[in-house]
Amino acid sequence: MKTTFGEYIRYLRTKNELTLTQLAAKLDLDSANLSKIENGIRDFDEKRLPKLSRIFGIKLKKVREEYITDQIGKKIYETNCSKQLLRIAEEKAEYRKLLNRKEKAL
Amino acid sequence: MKTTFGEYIRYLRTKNELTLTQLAAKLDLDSANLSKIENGIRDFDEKRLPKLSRIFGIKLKKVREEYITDQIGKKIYETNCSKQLLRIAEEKAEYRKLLNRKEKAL
DNA sequence: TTTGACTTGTCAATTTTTGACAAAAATATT
DNA sequence: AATATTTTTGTCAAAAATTGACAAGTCAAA
Repeated sequence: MKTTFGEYIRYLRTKNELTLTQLAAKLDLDSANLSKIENGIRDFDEKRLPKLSRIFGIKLKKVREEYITDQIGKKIYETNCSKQLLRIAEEKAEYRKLLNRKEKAL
Repeated sequence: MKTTFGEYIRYLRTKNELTLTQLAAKLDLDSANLSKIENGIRDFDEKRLPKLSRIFGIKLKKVREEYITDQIGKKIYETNCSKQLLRIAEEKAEYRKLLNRKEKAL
């Protein structure tokens, strides 16, 4: 899905006919803050992904994928990173992996 | 260049035959912290990009590109985001742009 | 072994993010 | 329309993360 993570949560919540207050309670969160999260004003705390996963019966892996694609998408958006530069960023990520392997090889 | 931003700074610094202390002074920074930045232990503060640009006579745009590709590359690396997921992240960035346009249209 | 360059550890200060509450606004119910 | 419920917004202190600064360390060259 190409929506924000906030919209994703809202989708799950309404599909399951929960109010903000109800879901917020399950997530151990204030409903006001959940509202902000759904509206993209605040970030969802990564620590709560497992809870979200359990509440809606969605594999953690899937939820985490929604999350990290949102995070990176947000960063791309915020930095106004072109597709061209994104390729370079990708290469730099590869480079970091390489570095990491070298470090471990010590 | 597909290096980390820290390595980029180190490259510029050594090419210009500056010591950590010298460059740190120009950047209004402690040499110990600059060392950490070059070694990837700490982040370079975005606020200092203009200074960096001036010191080495490199266009701010170019320096900023080095910076954001590093930032995003780092995020891709840290989240272990596959190329496949990165495509989705890209789409989500596009989606955010769309949202933004809609908001402005109000 | 002294000097200069760099690295590492620590901690307080600053900045950013978060949680919580109150109150307003919007929506639904009667 | 009046009331109840849900959602949104604003604010602020608490918590967390980042940064700046200093001290002490290593390392290499002279």
